[in-house]
Amino acid sequence: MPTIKDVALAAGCSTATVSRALAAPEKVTEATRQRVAAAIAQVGYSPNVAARNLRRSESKTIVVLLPDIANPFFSEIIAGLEEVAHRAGYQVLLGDCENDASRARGYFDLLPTNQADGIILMTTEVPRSLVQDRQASNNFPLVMACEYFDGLALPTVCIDNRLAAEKAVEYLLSLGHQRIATITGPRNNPICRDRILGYTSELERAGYPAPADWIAEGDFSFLAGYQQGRALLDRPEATRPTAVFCHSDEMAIGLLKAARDLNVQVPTELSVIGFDNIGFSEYCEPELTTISQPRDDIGRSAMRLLLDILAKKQVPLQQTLTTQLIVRDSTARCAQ
Amino acid sequence: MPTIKDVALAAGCSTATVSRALAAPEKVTEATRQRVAAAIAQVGYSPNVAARNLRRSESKTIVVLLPDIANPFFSEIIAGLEEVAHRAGYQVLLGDCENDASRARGYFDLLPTNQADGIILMTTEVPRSLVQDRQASNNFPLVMACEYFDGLALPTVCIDNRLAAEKAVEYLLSLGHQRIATITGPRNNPICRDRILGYTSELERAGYPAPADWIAEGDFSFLAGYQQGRALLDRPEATRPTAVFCHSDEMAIGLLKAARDLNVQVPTELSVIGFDNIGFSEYCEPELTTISQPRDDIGRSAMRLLLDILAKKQVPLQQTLTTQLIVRDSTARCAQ
DNA sequence: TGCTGTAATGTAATCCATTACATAAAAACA
DNA sequence: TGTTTTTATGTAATGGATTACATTACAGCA
Repeated sequence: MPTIKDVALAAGCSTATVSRALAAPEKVTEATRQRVAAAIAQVGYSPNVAARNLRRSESKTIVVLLPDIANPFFSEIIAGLEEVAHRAGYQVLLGDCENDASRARGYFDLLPTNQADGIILMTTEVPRSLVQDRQASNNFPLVMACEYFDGLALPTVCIDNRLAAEKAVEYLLSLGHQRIATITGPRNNPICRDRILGYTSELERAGYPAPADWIAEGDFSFLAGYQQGRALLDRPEATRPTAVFCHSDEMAIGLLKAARDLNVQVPTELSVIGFDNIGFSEYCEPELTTISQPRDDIGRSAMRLLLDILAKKQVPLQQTLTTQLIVRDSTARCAQ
Repeated sequence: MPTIKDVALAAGCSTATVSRALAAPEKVTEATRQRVAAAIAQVGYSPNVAARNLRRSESKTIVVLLPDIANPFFSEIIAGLEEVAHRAGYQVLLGDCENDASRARGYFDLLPTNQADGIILMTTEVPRSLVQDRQASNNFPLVMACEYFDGLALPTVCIDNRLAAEKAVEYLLSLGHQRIATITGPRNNPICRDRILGYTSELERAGYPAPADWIAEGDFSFLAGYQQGRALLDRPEATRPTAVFCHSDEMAIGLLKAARDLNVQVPTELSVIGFDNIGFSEYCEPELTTISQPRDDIGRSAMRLLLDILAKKQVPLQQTLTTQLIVRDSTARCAQ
């Protein structure tokens, strides 16, 4: 591989000039710039990134931490993240922490060692201590996306989860449902708490508060939806919920299966509403009514925010994107 | 950040000794090693990776190129890849090429510039020229997984696609089906050609060759399965296939939807068999019979193979893993 | 004790791009 | 034309770890 020295030789100038021609063209004569450009093409030079990183103490790498790469919900967010990052000359290092604290710590440790320039955090399943002290210094290069920590003021891109849950429940109420249950994500997760809050407040406002055991805790997976679905539906029809609001499409789809197993007709006997609008939600039976999040927008915004922080720009601390209710065939007017 | 100099100072030795204590402990007295270890802990040292990479001309990074991150089929493979890579001290850089040649080229260019040490290639949607000349030199750090190029002898980890297709068709034949169609992936894709070959040869062997238009080309997506499904099913029952073998679960699920739309009962009127055994296949209606690939095994094997190549070990050129037919509810004995 | 061979450690060059500082060249001005 | 500014370029130090080569310490043996 040719180095900057070879280019300098070919262009008849010093390495400093070559470097400047690349990094700060305005500091160099038009003529030299062209000579350098020609020399670069001639010798086939491309800069050694390790050397540059060493000298500049940066890595042009952004770590993206998520709980589970396999979850299709994140795919589109990642696409958005990468698009913005690549355009700005950054690479994206995907980190799956699998709820493993030591793993998360490992990724955070890339920051002080200049192996990564910033972090986008899409899970709260990391030790709070890792981010705890960062909120004060508002140029710590960390952005939260989709999720957030209670009481920590970190730059965040997410939706209004409470409002989204209210929308979902409001829609079910408008269809005449009064017995509305929910299958949630982990209850210690702030966004799930927000959704639960939206769910309960909307039901109370309407005068149909839900019994405590109609708030069933899941973990966003198919299986959780299925299991909690069976528990919710396996009782006499009169005491059964007529509608269920799920915190993920996967769980909603698990619930659909539970309903089939128990011979509960969707949507005639049971309305189901999911969350996320994953690709699959259009292909299940019946097609799933769901709350759509602007996934690629979340990704793009989060990365832009982080790059702005790295560029020492002044940034807004919170960015709230809007959700959309997508009505398909898993919801219908309440029969009773 | 403390550097190796600080450690040397604290341990009362030279930087060379510190470096050796870390990289080649056997070259150093037990006593010094302990002194160095203590010094490292004391000053809180961790090596500067950029400096190391620069000196060693390596990056401890493996690029994984795939056609589409969003495809759940790859998630588990990635998990396997990462597990092995991390254990060996390597990072994984995921590259989505989205059928974009220039993007793929960009990732390949990371190799000569020492930004990446090796590539795992899981798509043939890259310019053949990028790998063309590599086959001769059997220490070019590239491993193919799942896919391969016709006529290029590159280290490869994959399944026997022809055999898998034969298994699927054989199973359908054993259920009494004689009119068996297929929805394929891109026909210029070697693994799809293998599957088509398995499909046609097995049908011919049995004496029920399929008409040309029963080999419907798709692209692995839900939508393709749906559209080709409608085309296949939208004809009088007597001239319709009674079974369809799909090259992906997503397409099979798209097909299930087409069948519902056209009022074709699965499995009584139509048997459907998918490929890949994605998580979703257990939650659709009916649950999908499918061919399962050992996904995490593929990932792990591919990464091990690549690391062996990097370690200049002698490696086998081909590694073939076995598939499994998973019978669920989308297939049944032929009614006629 | 003195010599030889091996093991342990140190010195300094190296990887390559960047940039502070120095110098030379050109432009601006009197 | 001579002096001052400005602009362009060069020189050399720098970032931090690794490692070839040089040196020292020590064990083994006669």
